Amino acid sequence: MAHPITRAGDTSADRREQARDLIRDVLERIGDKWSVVVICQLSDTTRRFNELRRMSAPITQRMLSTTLRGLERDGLVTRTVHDTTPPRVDYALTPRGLSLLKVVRDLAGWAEDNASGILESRTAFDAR
Amino acid sequence: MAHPITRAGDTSADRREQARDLIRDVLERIGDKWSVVVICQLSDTTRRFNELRRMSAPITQRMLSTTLRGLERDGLVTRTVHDTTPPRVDYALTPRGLSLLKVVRDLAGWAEDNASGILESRTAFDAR
DNA sequence: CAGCATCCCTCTCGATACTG
DNA sequence: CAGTATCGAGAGGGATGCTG
Repeated sequence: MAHPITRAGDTSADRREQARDLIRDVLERIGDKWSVVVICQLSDTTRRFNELRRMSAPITQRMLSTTLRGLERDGLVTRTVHDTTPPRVDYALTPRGLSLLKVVRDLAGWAEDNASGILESRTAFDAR
Repeated sequence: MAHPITRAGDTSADRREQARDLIRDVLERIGDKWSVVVICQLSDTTRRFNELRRMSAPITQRMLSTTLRGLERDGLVTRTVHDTTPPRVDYALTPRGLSLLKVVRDLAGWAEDNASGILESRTAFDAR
């Protein structure tokens, strides 16, 4: 089945609304303050907690922890605990997280291409 | 110039941090509760205020107004006032808004493709 | 019709301190 | 090293009422 969340009996309006909620759901995941940052730091390799913390500065410990939980919950990153002293925990992107990274990079590309134009528009708008 | 926001003298770390802030900036625009919904409603044609309101239900008047202001400020939609009685205002996507729509559709596609998997991951995670 | 003004509440996020 | 616990400020957003 192509779109398992649609159900028989849905009107087309229902389906449009479901699609909207779906996009919003994903946007809430990557639209928070730190998720995309963390995903990008994991783009090429596995990283440890404090390594991510440094690379994602000025993220706080609490927010990195919270963000990683959320990403893990959605199956976007894996959390691997090595039972050593001192403790060591590795984080890495799952295949799903990697596929999201691609989309995020498109978004980043659009952002770069349009950043100066957007800033100009804002300045012009605020001048009125 | 390909990337006008980078400045001479930036370290590569500076540039990475700028790129991150840039993506976050865009995500704050489309990551709010209604922007993407409104953009999608304008995908094929010009629409009037209350038309958008009905199509984007259950958006409130206040939030539609706020959202449209934000999109207009960033040069993503145009606002055209027709001086008639009763008053009539048309909203439409700009070329920039249209280019964003393409990216948003990719995101929506990813969301659809991964929705069921994400929901499964969440259920499994929460079961622990 | 197309809004703006006001009130209020929730939820995110940051700061700080503490732990196995 | 890799977190958790608690507190508080602030922004986002909903409900309602009013206006040109």
